[in-house]
Amino acid sequence: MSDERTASVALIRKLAQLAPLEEADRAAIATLPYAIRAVPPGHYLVREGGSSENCCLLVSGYACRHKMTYDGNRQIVSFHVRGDLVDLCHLQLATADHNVQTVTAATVACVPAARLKALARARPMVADALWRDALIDASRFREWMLNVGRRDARSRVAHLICEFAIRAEAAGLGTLELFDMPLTQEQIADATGLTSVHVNRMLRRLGQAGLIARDRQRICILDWNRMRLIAGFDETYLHGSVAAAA
Amino acid sequence: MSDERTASVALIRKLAQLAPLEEADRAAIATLPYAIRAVPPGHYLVREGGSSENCCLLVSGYACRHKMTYDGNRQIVSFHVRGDLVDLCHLQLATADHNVQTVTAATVACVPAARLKALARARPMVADALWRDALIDASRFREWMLNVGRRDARSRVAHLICEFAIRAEAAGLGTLELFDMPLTQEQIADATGLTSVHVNRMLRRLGQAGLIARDRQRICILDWNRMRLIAGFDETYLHGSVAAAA
DNA sequence: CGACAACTTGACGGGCGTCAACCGGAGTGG
DNA sequence: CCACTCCGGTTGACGCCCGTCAAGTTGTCG
Repeated sequence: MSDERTASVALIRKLAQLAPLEEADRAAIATLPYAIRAVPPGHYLVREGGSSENCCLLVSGYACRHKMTYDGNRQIVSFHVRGDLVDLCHLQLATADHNVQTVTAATVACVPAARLKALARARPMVADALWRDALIDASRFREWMLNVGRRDARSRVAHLICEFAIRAEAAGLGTLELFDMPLTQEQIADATGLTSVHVNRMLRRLGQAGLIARDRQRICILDWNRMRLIAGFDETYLHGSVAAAA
Repeated sequence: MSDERTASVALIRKLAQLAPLEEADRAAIATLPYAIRAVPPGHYLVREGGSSENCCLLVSGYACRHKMTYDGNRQIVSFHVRGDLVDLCHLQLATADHNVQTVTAATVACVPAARLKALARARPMVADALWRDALIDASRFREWMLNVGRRDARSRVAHLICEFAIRAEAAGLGTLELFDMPLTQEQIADATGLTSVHVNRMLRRLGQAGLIARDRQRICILDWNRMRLIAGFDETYLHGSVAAAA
């Protein structure tokens, strides 16, 4: 039951970042039923072509969304951290067009999609928050497309690291300078449209240039200014302070 | 005023494809105020960093969304045809993170975002339709990311052509076999993460292989089966018949 | 008929993929 | 406690796909 508490709190925290919630909104969210599940790394939360009656809130751990070509090439289209709602598309679309898979061990809170949808209908601010979350996701996709389509390998890797820094900090998982990035180099490759070998070369170059330091999967950004420049990074696309604007 | 009529009809038609509308929904949509504008090719409808109090419905013509890197490289992230709602993000996000620009001469119907948002709040089915539209956009972004990140040049170009065929047909602009694709090769390049020179090579190869025929910017797909195969094309991601499923 | 944009084609080079070998740490079984 | 395995990281050699550059052609609009 303390589990129940923390998951409710996490969802309220998430949505409150996206839209100004009234007390009644918070109360309504707190009444949402859900089931907590612990899942191992590599576990599929959503499968392409499948459907789901649940929406998952990532309570701890890391996950990714990806798609595959017929010949088995994989493109990761986003990463998710603690607090992210991982399959909001199920609220409106019947079949999934992508996979969601845990990257590390994780715990998720599964909310019945119908209940969440009913809540959105009853509480306009909740609807706004959910809608915004989907739009911010889309904004990230667009930025990633720019990254994969129009930047060279070094910039792509640097850009991914910058995004991880911002999101880790926002999720209370670290600071802008020091945070975990629990990805294999192959996963970084799949997210940037490169190969793991080349990702390795780029990480080494970023390290040698004094931009970052690495210890296992802990990243330290040593020079944010130069990282920003090299990555072409501008966090506007993350729409970090949306609630304030509205 | 016949303009007014057609634009209302277009919007109702669009939203009815996305969610089952009641008669009251249609009536409410018909009362939305808007302004019709004719714009030349290359005209910016939305600018990155800017904001807008309007949502545009593309009544005729073609448009694209794109982002640019600091050093001036452009990535087109989507194309839009007649009937598309072009900047729904403005309903929920204050500043635009991308540009929207016409590709051909076009006419747009501008609806005040506040009115559309109020309508969404009053009519749940309209809200569903708009939300779905945004989610389908996001799905297209994901597929494009797979295209740009993980397919070779020939497949990328073939994939874009396949998508254009499906969308042209859905918009009543042609058939699956014969349709307009009024893009310069540079625009195709910007959409696929290639250069115009290489796009040209790929178009030639597709033509020589008997897959497509071109006359100016009119495309004829001669062999859908092989095109599907080469492109790795599967239109599920377009969520073509969403209203039926819900 | 001149100007300009877009398309076309070839030559060349480089960034990144591919292949392959080796290393190092974590888990496992004896 | 050690051998074994396996996964991921690291590094080098080599080659290809696609970018770059440049010249020429076509089509369109004035």
